[in-house]
Amino acid sequence: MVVASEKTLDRVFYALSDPSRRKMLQALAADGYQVKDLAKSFPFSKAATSKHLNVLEEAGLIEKTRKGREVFCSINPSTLQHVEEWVKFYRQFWDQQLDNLETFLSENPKNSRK
Amino acid sequence: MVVASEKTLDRVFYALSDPSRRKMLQALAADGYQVKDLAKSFPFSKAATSKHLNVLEEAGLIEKTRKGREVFCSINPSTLQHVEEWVKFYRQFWDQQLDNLETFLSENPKNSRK
DNA sequence: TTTATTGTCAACCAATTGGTTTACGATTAA
DNA sequence: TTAATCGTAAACCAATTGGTTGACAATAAA
Repeated sequence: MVVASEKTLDRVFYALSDPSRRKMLQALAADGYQVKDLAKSFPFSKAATSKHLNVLEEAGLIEKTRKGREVFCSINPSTLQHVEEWVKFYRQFWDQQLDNLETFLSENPKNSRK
Repeated sequence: MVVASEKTLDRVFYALSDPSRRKMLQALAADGYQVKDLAKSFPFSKAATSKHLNVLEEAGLIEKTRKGREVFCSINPSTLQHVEEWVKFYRQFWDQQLDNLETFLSENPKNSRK
């Protein structure tokens, strides 16, 4: 498993915790990929849009390329893959812990408490 | 796919964006499962620990059970499964988009731009 | 050349976050 | 009964967040 650093996890989870930023990611996958296009689609200013895109960029979720005065954004799916692996690992781990507990309890039905 | 609501995604991603809270989840899977045990393991006060656990609880990542004056915490893996599915869905979707783009470009090598 | 567009930066503001300390109710132990 | 423990609530504080507006540099269009 490719391990994402703690700082990366901090940034990625934080970036994903905002519904506007999640929508931006979805929009980027579809068509509009310039800052101006995104700014038109959201109910806040150009500057605010730019800030949100910075958060996504610092989390490694998107990449920006400047062409003249325009900035093109594109998704970077590999970062999301790190997150997927982190979540999957712990979800499975915790499922296993619960299974172990249940097995233990069913094998020790009269287990005295304390 | 079980769709998590936007609010749930907000809360879960936000809860996971803090390294202390992620460590708490890991600790809960292992052994200590009372607020007092967790409070001993972290470099901040009981009250702060309690607040962090509230964030995890509101995100649906843990559940609390009161027994007398003690509060027992346990992991709720199903919430993490919603997140796993969300991440997996978009990661695959974006991968696909990129594949389509590459295919298009390789099939239109002399594609004039604008 | 002049004008319009694109994006970012800086300064600002209100709301939220993450921590503290203190006090407290409820429960358990002496 | 009295004293200690467990967890939460309230009040507070500094730092961060998410938005605004206005100015600006760089570029593209007229």
